Amino acid sequence: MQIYEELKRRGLIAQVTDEDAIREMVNNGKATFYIGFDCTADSLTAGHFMALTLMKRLQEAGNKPIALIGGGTTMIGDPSGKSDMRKMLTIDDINHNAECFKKQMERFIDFSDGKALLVNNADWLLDLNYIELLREVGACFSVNNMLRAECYKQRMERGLTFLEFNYMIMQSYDFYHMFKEYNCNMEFGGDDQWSNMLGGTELIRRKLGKDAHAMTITLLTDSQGMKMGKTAGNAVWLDANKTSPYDFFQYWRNVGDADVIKCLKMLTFLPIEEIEKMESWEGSELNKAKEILGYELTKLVHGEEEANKALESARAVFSVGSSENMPTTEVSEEDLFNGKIDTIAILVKAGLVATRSEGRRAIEQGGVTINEEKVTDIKLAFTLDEIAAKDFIIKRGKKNFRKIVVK
RNA sequence: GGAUGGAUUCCCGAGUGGCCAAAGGGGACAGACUGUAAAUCUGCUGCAAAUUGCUUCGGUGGUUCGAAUCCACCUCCAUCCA
Repeated sequence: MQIYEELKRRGLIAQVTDEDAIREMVNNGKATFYIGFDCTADSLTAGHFMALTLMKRLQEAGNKPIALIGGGTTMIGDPSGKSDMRKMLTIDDINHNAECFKKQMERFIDFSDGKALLVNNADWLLDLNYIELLREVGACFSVNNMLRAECYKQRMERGLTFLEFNYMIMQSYDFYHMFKEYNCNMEFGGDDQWSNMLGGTELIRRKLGKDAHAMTITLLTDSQGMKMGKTAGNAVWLDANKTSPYDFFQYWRNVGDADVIKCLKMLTFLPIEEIEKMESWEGSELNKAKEILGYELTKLVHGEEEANKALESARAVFSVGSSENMPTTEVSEEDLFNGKIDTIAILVKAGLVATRSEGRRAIEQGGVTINEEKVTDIKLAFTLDEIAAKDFIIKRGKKNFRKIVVK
């Protein structure tokens, strides 16, 4: 099966400018394509991850990827599909984030021997001269069309600043620039980027009289239509310090029944045939598919060793097994109050709750257990010796737990 | 620049002098049921040394025994006019 067909079968393709031309290009390894990443945080997220896997798939099929870090565009902030303006980031933050992105990307994409490029649009956008830019590309954009763009719809009601309005022009300029400099003939991006991407192909056509292509990736949403890769507004990060491999594993382990197969198809590198077999699985059998999903993705992002650990500690808590690889929190003399540490303090220290009030509530509602025994007394406290005596596993809810050890 | 309407807790949104840590909904979290799923029901949702205390209703000052609520100034947003 050829790559384009595979992408389609996996449900990855949302919109394309010219299907025949694109199929021809990517199937024959003739595409030089780019995907842009705005560095709004210091780690990539699960959302970016899908774009990276797409890059990898296309690279393996002989196409040349260019990862574009948006050091320049991040200065503006993409309003597409967003209901509010982004917080402005400082140049230092942006540079720092760009560095972080770079490191993470290198783990997924092979940048050796010119097989892929990594560029930063700060290198050309930051030096643009306003009047020159307006004269060069400004005439190629129709404000009427821009205002009609789907991605601004929400903002037309709540307000759109001129700053953000220019984002489309910057992104289009990127494509134009890369088309000229790197023979980049295709742009990929999330489906919310469609309007911005068309801006680029249009600009290239007008300025250079050449055809460039754009293709969008289906946004990964759950069965409720919510964007996946987020929990309570927080992203699922690829950085192990921001989202531990175990939590990362658990996020995917816990997706809804209706979403497992889709995730397997879109995110993993398991053979599509194998995944399609799982589609016939029913009910609790799907639990297996979820475990596979969690394992595969953790392996891709954090490596096999971490994936094994995560899998094992999950099994340890939910069924039987060793507690060896559980996420652990250390307590020491400093945590003691009158010679003891109370349950609430342990919860807070372990990061299982954010505040003592939350911890108190958790206990009151019967949501806390220590070594499988429900905690009923809010004031229950331990000495260090009591904690050190045996395995000390504290759980909040069914899925959150830590092993506590004495330093 | 002018006129009008706004800014309330994670989000939406009620509240126009004390009964307000602030209705209702959504989301999140916890319990029951399950399969670490969904749906449903219940609880819960500012912080803490917790039958009490402290801090919150865009900001700063003021009036008052008492302010989310009244006054002044400021900041930001939307709509219309230019």
